[in-house]
Amino acid sequence: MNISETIKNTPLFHSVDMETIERLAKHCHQKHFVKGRGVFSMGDSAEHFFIILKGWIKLYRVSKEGEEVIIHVFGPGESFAEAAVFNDTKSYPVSAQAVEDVALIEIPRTYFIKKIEEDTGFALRMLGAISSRQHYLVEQIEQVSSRSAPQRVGAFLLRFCQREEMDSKGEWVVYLPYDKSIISSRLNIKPETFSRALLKLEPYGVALEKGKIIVSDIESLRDFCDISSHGWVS
Amino acid sequence: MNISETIKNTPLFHSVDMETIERLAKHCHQKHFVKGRGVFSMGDSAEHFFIILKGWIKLYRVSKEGEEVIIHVFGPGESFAEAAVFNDTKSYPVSAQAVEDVALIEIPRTYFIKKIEEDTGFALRMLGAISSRQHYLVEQIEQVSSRSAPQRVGAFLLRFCQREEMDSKGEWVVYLPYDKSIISSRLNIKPETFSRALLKLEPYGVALEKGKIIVSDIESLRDFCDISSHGWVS
DNA sequence: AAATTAACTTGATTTGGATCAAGAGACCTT
DNA sequence: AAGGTCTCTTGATCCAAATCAAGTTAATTT
Repeated sequence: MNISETIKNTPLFHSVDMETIERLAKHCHQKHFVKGRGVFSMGDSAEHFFIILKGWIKLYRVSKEGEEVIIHVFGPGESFAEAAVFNDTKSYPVSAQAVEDVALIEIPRTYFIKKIEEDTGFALRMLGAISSRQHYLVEQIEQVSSRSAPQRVGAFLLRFCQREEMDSKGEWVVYLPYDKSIISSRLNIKPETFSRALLKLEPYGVALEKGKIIVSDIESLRDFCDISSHGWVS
Repeated sequence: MNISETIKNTPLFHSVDMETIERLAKHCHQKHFVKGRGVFSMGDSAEHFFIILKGWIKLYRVSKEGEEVIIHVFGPGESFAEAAVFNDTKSYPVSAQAVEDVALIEIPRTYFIKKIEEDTGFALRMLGAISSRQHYLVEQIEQVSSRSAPQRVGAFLLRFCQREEMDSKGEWVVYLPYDKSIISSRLNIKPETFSRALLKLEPYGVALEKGKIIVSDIESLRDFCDISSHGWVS
């Protein structure tokens, strides 16, 4: 998939017309980071925000005690650090690091802001998209407290699973970071619980392979997780 | 406090200059709703969003089974339904009702959108504010899973407590709705747990009176709840 | 390729909050 | 003001996930 397509598929830009996106894409760069490399550090001037093409990124900060606290984990198709672009400080409040080899689209703040200033339609679309994103976030709040650990894991798999072309079995696959504790931290559960949750999902067609998870019966899983997208306000 | 002051104190408008706010305030109306009255219903055209001066509002929808599901609860100083204003559908996705006698500021969509279209600085400020709000939301996600029930209750009290002028004791007070289950639903805990949590907060200077809660040692409580405002990205 | 290290899995135990249940208090009606 | 209803409180029990702990597997190093 090309850069423009990927940008368009991001929730943030979904309602933006293709012509505008293609002009934006000309100002973006695709970048690769090997596993473990830092993308930005806390305090850095926030010159870009990002969309993940492939791989996983963790946002973290270092506590007073010197230990790393993972703030969030982002995967393929997700954007991050948009908010930093609008900050008064114009600097990143956390650090970002590649958890696996990563491909990113880097969107420059300057062009983005200029576009907002010039094109009020674009500005309104961004406001709409960011507002909608809040719905999604608050939905997550709901899920954390109202769904069981296996349901949360299932919902996560559904969010990131993609059609596997190779084996034509109609199977879906989720590529996970090597370190599963990264994922369990995104789901706010312990690694042990993550492990056990996967076992409980086996009856719904979830199978664990070395670097990936196979979801064979997506409907069954969706049913188990009781995915229902509530509408939302504020 | 007058309308302009209140608007300015809302996170959404905090970085907006007073002159702009005063012009905005001219287009706003203050409204009162008695306990139990509906503010808007799901599907209504979203002509306004709101800031709460006094009282509590619940957002809810009615499930297929016909029972009311509380989506969120908002209190004094909070704004709600801003997102509906940017929706493509331009209609409220949930219903809103006054839980106690309520005073609201009603901000009209039309003027708000016009302002965004005319004033790119204003648009950027709104984007910044809404992004920041996301930080707050995601912080809440964190709190739901990483803090104990008493800590969550404490954090809630700190969020809404205000200096009591009368008794000059330097005490702080939180006025709660009569129905405490409204509050426990905001905190994602059961009424029983809410009740027990308040008991556990007694050693930190929290006392329950009829329609209100007295917080006598705000520092101690803050310490117990381990309030630390993480910065945030995305 | 063996050694070493790190992470995952599986089992046992603990715990915080939910649930179930009964009693006490507050508000509203008459 | 007395009765009735609704909610809050307090107690007992239950359950899901956390924690503690040991054993297994997988990756990396030498």
